[in-house]
Amino acid sequence: MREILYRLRGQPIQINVVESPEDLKAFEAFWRRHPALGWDTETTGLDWWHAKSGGFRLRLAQFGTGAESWVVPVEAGPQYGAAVVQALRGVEALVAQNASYDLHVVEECLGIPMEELAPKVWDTKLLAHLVDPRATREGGPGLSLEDLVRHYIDPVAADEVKGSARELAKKYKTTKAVMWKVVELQDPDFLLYAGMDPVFAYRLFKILYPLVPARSKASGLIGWEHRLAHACAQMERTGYLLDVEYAERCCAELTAKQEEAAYTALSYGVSKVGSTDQLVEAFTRLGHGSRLGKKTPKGNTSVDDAVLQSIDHPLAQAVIDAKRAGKFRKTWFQNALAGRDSSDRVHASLNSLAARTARMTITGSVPAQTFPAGSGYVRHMFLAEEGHVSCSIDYKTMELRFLAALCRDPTMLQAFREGLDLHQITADAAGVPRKFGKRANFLTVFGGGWRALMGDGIDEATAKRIIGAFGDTYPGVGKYSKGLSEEARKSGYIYTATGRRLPVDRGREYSAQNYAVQSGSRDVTARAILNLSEAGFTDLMRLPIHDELIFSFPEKEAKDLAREAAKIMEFTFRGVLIPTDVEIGGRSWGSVLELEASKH
DNA sequence: GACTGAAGCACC
DNA sequence: AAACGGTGCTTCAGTC
Repeated sequence: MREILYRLRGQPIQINVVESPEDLKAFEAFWRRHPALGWDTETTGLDWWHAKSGGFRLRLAQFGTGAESWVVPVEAGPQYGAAVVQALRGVEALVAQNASYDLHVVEECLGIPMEELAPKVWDTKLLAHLVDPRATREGGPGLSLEDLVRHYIDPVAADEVKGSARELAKKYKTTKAVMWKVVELQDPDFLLYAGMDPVFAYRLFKILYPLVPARSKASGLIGWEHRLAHACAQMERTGYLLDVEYAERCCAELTAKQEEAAYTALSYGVSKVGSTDQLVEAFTRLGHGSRLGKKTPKGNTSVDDAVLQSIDHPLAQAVIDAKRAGKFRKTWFQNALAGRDSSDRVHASLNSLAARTARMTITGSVPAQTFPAGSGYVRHMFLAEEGHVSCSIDYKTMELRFLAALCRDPTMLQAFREGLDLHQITADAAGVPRKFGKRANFLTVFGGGWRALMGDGIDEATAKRIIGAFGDTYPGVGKYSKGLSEEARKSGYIYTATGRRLPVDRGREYSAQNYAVQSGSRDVTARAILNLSEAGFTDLMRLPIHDELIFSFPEKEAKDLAREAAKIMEFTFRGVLIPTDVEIGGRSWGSVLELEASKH
């Protein structure tokens, strides 16, 4: 057994590295001494779905308290993996940073079902979000282990940990991504890096748990978010079946389109269609400089889609085409193809508790929240199971209904209760077309004013009139927003309906209303996922997209299952019904959209 | 090569 | 008085 010593803020941390089967006795004695342990794994990458095909391996498993940790070289032989399994099963509670990932790893590599460990796992990332959800760029602590260590434990240790990965990559003369695969199991720098992680997780738990707001604890948010994270991990595990042939065909089409457009652009002297500098130079040279008046937020000349659309020149169209084809190919089709497992399934990375408002995010090879919604072009590559059909169930105007429930404005409440057309009510009050009323309604959810309403047929006077009419028609909204902003100004926080504490920036108190609505709506979707999970829908759910859930249902039972799921999702919040809308398509997710489009 | 900021574009 | 909220990914250009 090897011992490595690290000093954390002057305190000695002992890292014990298991080197032979004899050392496992001491390891077992260690974990049996502690009811709760920090826990982490080191792997060859992040693609746990490649474990079965051998493309992904578990290398180390680490367990620790605040002062001592044990590193077990799982890769060195089956007896080590067995010892880790025994420890994972035997320990009463496990603390990990982003535990869902490690649960995937041990399920795939050691055969312990996620369901078995999830109930006793505590995730420091979830706790950190409940304490302060802000990213570092927003002036918050951040949510990564490195950021949390920097903010809550020790900035020196955070830098050393981050630096060690970089140093290791340098030492092995490779990139960071490759280093995890090739670093030697006995490498002392690697062992130090690995050994400290469970210590950090353990310490973070002790620090963060008391910092979770009392109201959040009283609402049961801690357990709730853990159960949700687990349900989302189950969706990750299921993955989404890919129509590889279709995706490859689209890739080829788009490549041809992109190359043709890029060639046209090159003939006008533009070698990089994404280079604003080159485009400004080219359009000035071609006599279209007068169209380049728009500025970016930083004051540079803007050459975005709107500007390009306004320029009547083949170069403008070529740039639009090349950029569009490139984005579709690279971001949607190629990413999905590159991320698929040996069964042609892609596994999204579902971050159940992510944004400042607690909204979920979907990252990785399936950034589904940003798939083009206008047509089924991209979504066609995702298939329901053999013999299944795709189904989408979404909430109808959830955010506006949630706002109505929160602010108690009588006109709004009545409109939703009686099924009246809220957008028309707003439009009539201002004497404008319905679409302007609709824009004003949604803008209000965002906390926008007349300035933001301008454009696309609305001039300044009309914008002011609509906002004025909105205020007169729904006085409860302004009153509610004002009260919430006041709370935010005084305390720096608001509390949502589920007892979640959200920080509100100084000088941006107007955003408090949006936070309350957006966050509350997220919790409605989250609640649906949990209830569906309990009702047996776990394997049928594919993805959550904010106010929508995507399913794969057996074709014969699709109607009944959809009806049942829609009923489970439906929610009445403070007397306001948030109803659901069911769309059943064919085999592909995209077909749901086509069906919807053909109805209108 | 890693990293970052800015811009642009895909969404709810 | 007015105040547009929340994301992820790619490319470009520059720095370290």
